[in-house]
Amino acid sequence: MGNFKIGELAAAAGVGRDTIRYYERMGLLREPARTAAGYRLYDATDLERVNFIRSAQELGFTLEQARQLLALRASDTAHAQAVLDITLAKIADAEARLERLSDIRDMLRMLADECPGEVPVSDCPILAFLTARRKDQQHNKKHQAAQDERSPRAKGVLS
Amino acid sequence: MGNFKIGELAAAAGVGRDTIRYYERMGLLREPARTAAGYRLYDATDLERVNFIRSAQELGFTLEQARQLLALRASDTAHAQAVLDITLAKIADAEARLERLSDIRDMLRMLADECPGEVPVSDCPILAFLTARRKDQQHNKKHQAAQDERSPRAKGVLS
DNA sequence: CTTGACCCTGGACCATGGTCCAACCGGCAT
DNA sequence: ATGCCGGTTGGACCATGGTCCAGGGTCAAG
Repeated sequence: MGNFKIGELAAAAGVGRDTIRYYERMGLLREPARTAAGYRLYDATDLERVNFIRSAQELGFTLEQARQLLALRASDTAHAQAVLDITLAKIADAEARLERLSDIRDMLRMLADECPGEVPVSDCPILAFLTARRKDQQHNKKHQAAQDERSPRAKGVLS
Repeated sequence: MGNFKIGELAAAAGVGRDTIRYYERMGLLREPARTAAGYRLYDATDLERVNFIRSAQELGFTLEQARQLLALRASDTAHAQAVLDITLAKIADAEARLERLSDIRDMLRMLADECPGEVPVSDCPILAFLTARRKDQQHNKKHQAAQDERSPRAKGVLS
């Protein structure tokens, strides 16, 4: 079983050395064996783990969720349902974001369509909109307040 | 012209006092007048500015972009085109995100649909996918490398 | 023997948009 | 005069996912 040093693992996985050490600190990678000189020694299973993490990230999972998925994978009692639950939550999250984002895009598009460009900024409907729009907000605020929507800000799916 | 203190401005705008001071540090609000005791004194135009900023944020603009929009609004030579340009860039950005995000959602949905839940994790197709998928990535990497897509990470539209 | 490439550690720093803190001062009611 | 609310400052801290640095040690080649 070919062991490799951190730089080799990093290169093989297409990440930086620091990223490997970071994953180790975050508990995503086990503490590796060491040479007499203290160099970390990895094997194919470590590479596979890093690849797994990167794949999970590309599907919008956070490192924390990747950690959970790895834990589930390592379990011999867990059901696939647990993985499915995480995935379904991620999908719901993605859908909520998609809706908010496409609402924003629609609004921006409407405003852009109305803006003739060749006028002084004082006639810009986009700025006019931004300047005037405070009733809806109060409205929205009430809604939010009513739901007591706390702000520990959006995590997950796509930066 | 009723002057108000920071807490009153904050309450009127629906933000925290610290947020007001933060906006001032970031150059979004002018340095306000002060009382003899050093208290900040605001007026209706400051409230309007904070409202403008919040509106811009709701449309996905960053604080930096809000700053630019405010500067344009204050200019008497600028064309509405400048505002339109920022808006169009934001739309393009939103559309790119929408596409990436809906691709992810589709992928997750496909995987979720294939996952029967009531099997041991070792038979979970989601984990299998994450475990196996390393050819495509190399492929994607090449694409990215070719475009020299640098990573000063995604800013703008929606957290 | 020296050079260069690699590795180690601990800690600082990046962006974003704030939030919270201590330690202090001002102003009003009781 | 005492409490209490509100204001002031500078700075630390939150999450996220790393990146970079200084100040060393290691190891193979020339």
